[in-house]
Amino acid sequence: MSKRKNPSDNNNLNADFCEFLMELSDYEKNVSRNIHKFNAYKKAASVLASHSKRIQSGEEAKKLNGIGEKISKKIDEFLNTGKLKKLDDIHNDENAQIISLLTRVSGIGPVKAADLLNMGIKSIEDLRNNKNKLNHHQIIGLKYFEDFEKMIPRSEVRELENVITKEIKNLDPQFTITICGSYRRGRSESGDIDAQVTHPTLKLGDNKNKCHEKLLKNIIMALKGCITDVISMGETKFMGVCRLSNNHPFRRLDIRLIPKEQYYCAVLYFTGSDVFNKNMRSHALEKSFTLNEYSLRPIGVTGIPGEPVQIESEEEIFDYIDYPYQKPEERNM
DNA sequence: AATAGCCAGTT
DNA sequence: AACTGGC
Repeated sequence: MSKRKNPSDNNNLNADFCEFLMELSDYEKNVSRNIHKFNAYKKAASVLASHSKRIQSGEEAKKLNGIGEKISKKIDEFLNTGKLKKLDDIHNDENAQIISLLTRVSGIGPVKAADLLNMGIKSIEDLRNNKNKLNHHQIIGLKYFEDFEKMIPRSEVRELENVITKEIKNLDPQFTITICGSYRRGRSESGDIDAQVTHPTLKLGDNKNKCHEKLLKNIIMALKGCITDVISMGETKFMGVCRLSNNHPFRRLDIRLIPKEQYYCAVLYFTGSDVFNKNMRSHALEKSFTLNEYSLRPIGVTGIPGEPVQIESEEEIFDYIDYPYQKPEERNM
């Protein structure tokens, strides 16, 4: 997933509240480094975004799950004054603004940003003059700072999908490739490209003989026409940069090699959305199953998960837990 | 009390 | 090997 904020829902009646809550959420993550406040603001924004009525008061908002006393008061302040003192203070805090800027570079998180600020680095230009203070990932993030903030039109993801699929199939037609993320959910634009790849011979136990250590490397080699940089490269996961043509921006590309028996759980998981996954996982629990990116396992009376259920398609996962099948386009929540 | 595991880099 | 930072 990318660093970019989720695009705001176009029929969100509470979009103005969501906007300030998301801004507070970013501040808590990047500047205060309080992950729990970050999650709390995000949850509040998300419940307001999916609320079908315009909220008229803090009191009304408080009835929603995830909105308590503090956020309720902020909604009242915003309704009464059109702004938030806390947010104004943040906007006037030069250091907070610098940290927020630096964390927009891929590879720079809250800790590194504070560290850089301590060393007197206050702008993207300062970063460009101090590349020696950055690791490989951060240098790539800086190099493509502007491009990585651009959304990718669906048509471009589709073209990249065609190129990637063609080159990998050319290596071996038995490969299966699925571009997941928001693209698979039918969105008109995406933040990055998230490809899952499997092969009939790619079995779980094979990790030992390391036969697929080379497999991912071969795939990356086959894609050298569009891959321009490697951020990281392990046995199962590639993170890097690709470009469709000289006329296109550079795009973030992740490729995962998944064993066959985990493929559909992985495709389901990486298609999201986050909220959909959470809902589906909790439904699975009600049906005494535990679901993650690797497997679906029944939970016995002892409470201990059993052996993974054998899965041959995404639909089967829904069937097993008696959850109505939802097409990827219906999972945008 | 609050999603989780992979990868890179450091100690 | 354990830990940190980022995704």
